[in-house]
Amino acid sequence: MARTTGSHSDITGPRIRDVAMRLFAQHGYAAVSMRQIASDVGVQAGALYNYTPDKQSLLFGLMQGHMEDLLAARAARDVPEDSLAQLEDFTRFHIAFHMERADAVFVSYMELRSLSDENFATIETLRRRYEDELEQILRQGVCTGVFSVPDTKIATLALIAMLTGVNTWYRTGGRLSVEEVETIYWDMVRKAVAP
Amino acid sequence: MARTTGSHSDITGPRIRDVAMRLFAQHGYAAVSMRQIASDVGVQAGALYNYTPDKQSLLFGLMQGHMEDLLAARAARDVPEDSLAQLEDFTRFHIAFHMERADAVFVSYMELRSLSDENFATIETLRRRYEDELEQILRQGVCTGVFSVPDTKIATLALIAMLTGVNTWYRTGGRLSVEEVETIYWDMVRKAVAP
DNA sequence: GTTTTATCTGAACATATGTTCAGATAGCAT
DNA sequence: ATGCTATCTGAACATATGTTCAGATAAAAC
Repeated sequence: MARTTGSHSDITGPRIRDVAMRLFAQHGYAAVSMRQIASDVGVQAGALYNYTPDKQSLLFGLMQGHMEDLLAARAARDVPEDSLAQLEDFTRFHIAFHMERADAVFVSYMELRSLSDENFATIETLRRRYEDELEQILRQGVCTGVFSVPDTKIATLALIAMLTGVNTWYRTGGRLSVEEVETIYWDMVRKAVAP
Repeated sequence: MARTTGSHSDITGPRIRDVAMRLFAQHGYAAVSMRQIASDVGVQAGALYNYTPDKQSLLFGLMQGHMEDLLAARAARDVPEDSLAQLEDFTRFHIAFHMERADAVFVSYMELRSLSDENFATIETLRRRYEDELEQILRQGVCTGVFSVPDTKIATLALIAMLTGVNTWYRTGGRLSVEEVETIYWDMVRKAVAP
């Protein structure tokens, strides 16, 4: 039965996810034990199994949640008319969304190999769906002559790799604001696909 | 004493490195046991310790070797005169070098967090040295007006992220040759830094 | 106040881990 | 042939792992 009133346990689930995401990002899935997660949450290892059937499901749930958040946030935006504005919107969205979720991005990127075959397939489908949004933008722009790229599929992957690369160096509180980073990357993206 | 003649043990060292690199790339450092490595090499776990003092040194040796190979291969090229040719040379070199070393690139990128603090610092220094080569090219090009980027440091990291991203999708035997991939990326790089 | 229910503890289980080391093995020089 | 040396085996050690579960705890429902 679902809890209807506030109690300390109502926050244990989210807390486990937060702690696990941070630890997985920091040390990697295989290097983090259930006891470490439990210890950081402030609980014994056995208690974790009230919230996840096993360690693998914990990782999968984190990655699936992240990808669904990404797709939902993307879908919530209304798309501009012309291709150029669409690409700018995608660029700024991608950077802003990923910058404030460094841990989730890192985990979703690095721990694909730690997923079971079935879970991997599920995550890959979600990732593909996101990539397709960018490729659609590029394809349409190429059609109308606004963009020119040698290969839309490769350009898609190249741009996403470049944009996600922000996470390797950006640290909150650095010399650049999110908007400044967005603008810097948009400048390069715009030119990279220019005719 | 160093071996002077051929014997089966002369190839055990390299074999361990090959196997370890492949397994680390496939499953991650923490997820691979010394017994798995030994088993793939065709030897008992204890025998590995004739070639490495411990697991951490094995990983570090692989990463250090890769970074030194990279810097050596880079240094062996003679640099063209003008900035544009230098950037093209760097782009093609980076792609070609990284494409034929997928496992080493993957490990050197993903397992930084598995290194001890001291080993991490060493690898980071080597990586920085490589990045600086690209940044020098960009800086000089910006000076002479051949390139225009918002920030040479960020542009460096953005381009390297984009180029290294090739490894996430390229598979030998695919529809594109190395030269074709080089050209596709060079087209985007050239435009991304164009004035 | 009593029952019910969700949650947590603490110990246990079977297995896996990195590493060590005495002794076996086999190629080398003499 | 004999001694030497590098290498490998196989067992052992101490510890860590994911997971389970009977029983404690405490809040909610009646």
